[in-house]
Amino acid sequence: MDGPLPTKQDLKPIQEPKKRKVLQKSVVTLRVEAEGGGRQKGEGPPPDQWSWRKYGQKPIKGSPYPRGYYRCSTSKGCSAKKQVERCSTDGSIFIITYSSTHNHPDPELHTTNPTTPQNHPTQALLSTTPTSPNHPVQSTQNNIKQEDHLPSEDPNSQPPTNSSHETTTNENSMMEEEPEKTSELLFDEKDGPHEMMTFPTTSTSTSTSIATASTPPKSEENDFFDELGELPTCSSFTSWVGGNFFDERALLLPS
DNA sequence: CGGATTTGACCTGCGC
DNA sequence: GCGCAGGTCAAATCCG
Repeated sequence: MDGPLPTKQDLKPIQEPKKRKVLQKSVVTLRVEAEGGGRQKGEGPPPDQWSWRKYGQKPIKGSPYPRGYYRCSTSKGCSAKKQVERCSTDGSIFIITYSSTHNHPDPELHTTNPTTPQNHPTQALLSTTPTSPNHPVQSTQNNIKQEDHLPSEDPNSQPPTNSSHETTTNENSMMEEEPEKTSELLFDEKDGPHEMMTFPTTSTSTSTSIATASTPPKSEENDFFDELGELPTCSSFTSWVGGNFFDERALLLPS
């Protein structure tokens, strides 16, 4: 009619002040050795128990791979989102960032029973991955049994090969105010899911104890996670990830 | 036919 | 204050 027609964004109802500054983020790193193992359509991170609908994709500066934006389609009102991007240096490594939380129960947590994930590496992964955004505690603990074996808590059972900083993922010490949760999940279709989750003591103190209980924050780790927490491009992250981290991690796995 | 995916454009936030 | 990059929405297209 008159004046400039309002753009779609203009018409967009004011739902919330899009704060680019994080709210609740869980960073999960998946390593998929089997390229296009046939499970996905050529590429893309392994699916999880949630249904995700892609709503956008953007090329990321410094990364040859674009970043995909997904929304939880499991429930209509669910505002859970996740960003999937591949490591700039290692295309087999997926960096999934979960944001917001699911406002509905886990679709598989109820139906999925003691289905030993060991037979289904992908499935196993699913059960562990999505737990971070909402309640990393329950699901995590349930599936994270491996985490228990993780070196982070058992310096005795873990070979001193790998530096302590990668295992002891503690960013809470420096990010107390940051509601950010960083979970690293190493996914290997051959061996199964390896994961390391870190939760800053915010609201999920319960779950946090899992990883942080016996791992006192160290300045070195802080520094290390300082970079991790930022995850500017994963390049630096990948540097050691693709170099030793994953490699050693796989070796450490109890599988 | 319905749902999901893809692509382009626009807006917001942050850094310089 | 300007520019860059990231993030989201909407329309179109494709697949099941």
